[in-house]
Amino acid sequence: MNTFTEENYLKAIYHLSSKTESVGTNEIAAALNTKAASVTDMLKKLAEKKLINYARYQGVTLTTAGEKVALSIIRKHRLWEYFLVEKLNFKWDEVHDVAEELEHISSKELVDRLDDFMGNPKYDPHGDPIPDKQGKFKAHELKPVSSLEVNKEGIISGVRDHSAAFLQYLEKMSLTIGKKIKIADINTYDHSVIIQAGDKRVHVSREVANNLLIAL
Amino acid sequence: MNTFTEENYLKAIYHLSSKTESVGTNEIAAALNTKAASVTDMLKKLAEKKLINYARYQGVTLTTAGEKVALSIIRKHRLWEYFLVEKLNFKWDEVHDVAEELEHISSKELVDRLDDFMGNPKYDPHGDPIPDKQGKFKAHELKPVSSLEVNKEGIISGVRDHSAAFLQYLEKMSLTIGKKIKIADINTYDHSVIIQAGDKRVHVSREVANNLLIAL
DNA sequence: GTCTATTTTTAGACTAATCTAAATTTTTTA
DNA sequence: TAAAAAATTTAGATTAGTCTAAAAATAGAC
Repeated sequence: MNTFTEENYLKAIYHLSSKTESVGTNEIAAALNTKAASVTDMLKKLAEKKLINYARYQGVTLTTAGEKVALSIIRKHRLWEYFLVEKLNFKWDEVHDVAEELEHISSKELVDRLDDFMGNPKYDPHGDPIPDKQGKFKAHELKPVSSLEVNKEGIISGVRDHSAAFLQYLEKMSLTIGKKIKIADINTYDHSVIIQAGDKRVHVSREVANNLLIAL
Repeated sequence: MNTFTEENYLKAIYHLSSKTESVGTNEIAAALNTKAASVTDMLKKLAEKKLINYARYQGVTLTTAGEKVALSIIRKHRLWEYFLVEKLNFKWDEVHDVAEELEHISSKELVDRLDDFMGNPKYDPHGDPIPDKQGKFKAHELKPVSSLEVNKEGIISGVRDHSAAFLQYLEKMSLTIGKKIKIADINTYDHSVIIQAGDKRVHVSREVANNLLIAL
């Protein structure tokens, strides 16, 4: 098995990999709130274990084995988040830190039973897809509100910013996962957007529009 | 907060304390599968943190603060065991190791919500009492089957041996928590006991009778 | 295409938890 | 109550993960 710390590195590399091809040492250090020197040490260890492809100064990618581990951590994280919100009535902005701990519980039996207990959910409370036992998942095609034209309709299905502050703001504005919305107007000067959500109209900044994801 | 390891030491000391007054270094080492020298080091650290009363060569007792920590770990352990059995359909002999990991999840909010979600159970799947938020609990008065006379009746309410092997044996014999039983006969030669459980008669050894606890 | 800035790695040190082996204290026993 | 046995502690090392500071490699600018 892998240590808690190794798992966090693999998860971080996985998340950073979706953006660029090969991931740099500094990038990982920033993501994990640690120093580049510490990252280099850990990369050597992970490479030794064949969990990453690593060559000095060249950045890293996950091996198939490493990706498998990362996906199993992400699966656990998202299933626990779902549990916390759906069964224990946590708010969607309160679950991240607890799930960061729970994701390292090793029992495979536990996570699979938890999955069944909740009816095998496909998406977590923030709209992120939950990998299945095999690590497979389908991310739905999402677009930021900021990329839509006036009169487009769609369903709020994800967020780009997972911070508690952003989630609380959305909650307050009733812009939550599953809500059907329509782009009522776009301010051409500051790119702010007026969203029609049910019978309410909400005016959000360009930044918010950028971080709110819609399924068309 | 305390480390994972510190918590395990406090829990072990708590469990060992119920037997004798002051707990010895070797006793703790045996319970935690470690060496006496390691225990001494940790005892110094815990004493520094005022979680135990410790004087060289004199053994240890928990301080009020230490006992509070130990009880919170035990509360979490037993609540998670209850969850695993009642909600995720684990068998009572399968939950210990998973609960050993889950008990170290730190969120107080999580454990209190879990407690409410399950309806604030008072006993775990092995009959052990679950401390409440304040660490209070009521252990019911239990006697081993081996201490009862012929014709005594009672309800199976706990076990002294928590090993998977013993629990599986009881399961097979249908001697599970909550079952009403009667002492049908006692073999005076080997002190084995014949137990009437519903319409079945089960013949158990002295050792089993010693580890099976009854509420009268 | 060299030089500077940035990124990354190495070197050496630190902390937490552990170990073995040796020394010390307590307990037992005779 | 003194010697032997048992329990406990100290000393010194080890491993995982981290750090700072310095060295090395790569990338970018001109």
